[in-house]
Amino acid sequence: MNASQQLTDKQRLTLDFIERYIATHTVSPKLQEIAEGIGIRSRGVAHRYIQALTDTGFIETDSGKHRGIRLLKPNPYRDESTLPLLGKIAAGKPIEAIPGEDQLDLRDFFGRNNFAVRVQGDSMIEAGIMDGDTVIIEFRETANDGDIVVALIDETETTLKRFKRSHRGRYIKLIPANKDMEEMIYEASRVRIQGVLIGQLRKY
Amino acid sequence: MNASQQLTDKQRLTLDFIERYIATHTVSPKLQEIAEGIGIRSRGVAHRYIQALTDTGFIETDSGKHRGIRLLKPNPYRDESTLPLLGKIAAGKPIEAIPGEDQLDLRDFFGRNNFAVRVQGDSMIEAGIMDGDTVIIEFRETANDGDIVVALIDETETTLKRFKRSHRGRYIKLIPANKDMEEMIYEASRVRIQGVLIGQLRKY
DNA sequence: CATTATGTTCTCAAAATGTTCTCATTCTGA
DNA sequence: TCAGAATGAGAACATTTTGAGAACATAATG
Repeated sequence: MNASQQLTDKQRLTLDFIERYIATHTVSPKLQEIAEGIGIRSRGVAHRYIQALTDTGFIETDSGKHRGIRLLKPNPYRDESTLPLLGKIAAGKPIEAIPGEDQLDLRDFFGRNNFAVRVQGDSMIEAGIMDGDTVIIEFRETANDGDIVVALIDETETTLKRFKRSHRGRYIKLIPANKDMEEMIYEASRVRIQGVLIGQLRKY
Repeated sequence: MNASQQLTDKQRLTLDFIERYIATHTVSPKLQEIAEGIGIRSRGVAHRYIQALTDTGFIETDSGKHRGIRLLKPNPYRDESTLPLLGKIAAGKPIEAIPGEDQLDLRDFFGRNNFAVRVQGDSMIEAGIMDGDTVIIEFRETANDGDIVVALIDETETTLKRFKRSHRGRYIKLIPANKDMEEMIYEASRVRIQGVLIGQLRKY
């Protein structure tokens, strides 16, 4: 009734389903499909949710017409820091989420001690890190063997390499992931760890 | 009772939980969830804390309604959608930002028509997409030659490949980025585009 | 036009959630 | 030590939310 009302759980689920359906099919779903999509059997109940979403101004309908739902405003309940994480995307059917893990949470990338670095060069290409990628680094001064680190050499040059101690820790190896390049070895005192790789992203 | 009263430990815990929950879910938690969140079993006890927080003016509730809690006092606002984007990280010195682009904004990844898919297999490895990576897909039904797409073949099988039209659009090539695998060619009617790759991320 | 599918409205319940209580137990400061 | 505060469990009840399905009206279809 009241346009300022909050949506109930099922009403939000319904809105979410309709948005996804329209995104994948370009037309709106029918009541039967909505019912199945949100896990119930009754068209009447599905219609009740449509009515609620209409009353709250999220959608409007061509009354009586088949597939007559239109979205009116963006869904404010969509969590801006997570994305649906999908397993299979089959036709028509509601999208199949990965069991036990249906939301991807990107806040892992946004911790207070994290920063991003744009990667230059191909030295880590065999680790799947390509020129132009952005890597997420956690500020740290120590690393474990095998970590990929941002290392500062001789207080001047910064590089992204795999980290490994050598000679009981007196030396440090910085190992590229590119068979055309050679690993480098430095006295431990010349190398300073700036941070450790915790994530990577790429934008197309 | 008294609005100037200090909060007890559990009341503070409850308030923290509610703030975090709302930040994560956009809607308020129900009593059962609050109880579990602060480590107790009784909804009644959880409600007692809600009552105390209401009396002290931190929250208000839509009496009776499910998920009817609203925060009243401002909670520290954190912008979690950007990260500092750094060029060089030199010792001691304040970190050197990339000129003209000093914040990485991940909101591109969170559009309402985007979703995430966990990648299985090595078919796109030469494009830097490895087994276990997560790719961000924008819902779309059309693609341009060269796009990497999620394609549904024969309404059953879903795959991530590079898209290319062939024979004036009567056929569609799906091209892996792996020299050990061969490209596949289908009649256009057998292939349905589910979305186009717009980003990729990996967590270490 | 006849038939089927779909949208709409309705009633009857069941399940989930919020609210209020009582009864204990633990903690804290005078 | 003792009284009061804080905490926890859970029963009992009221209200909200959810679900099924019948009945009817209208739209879509051939």
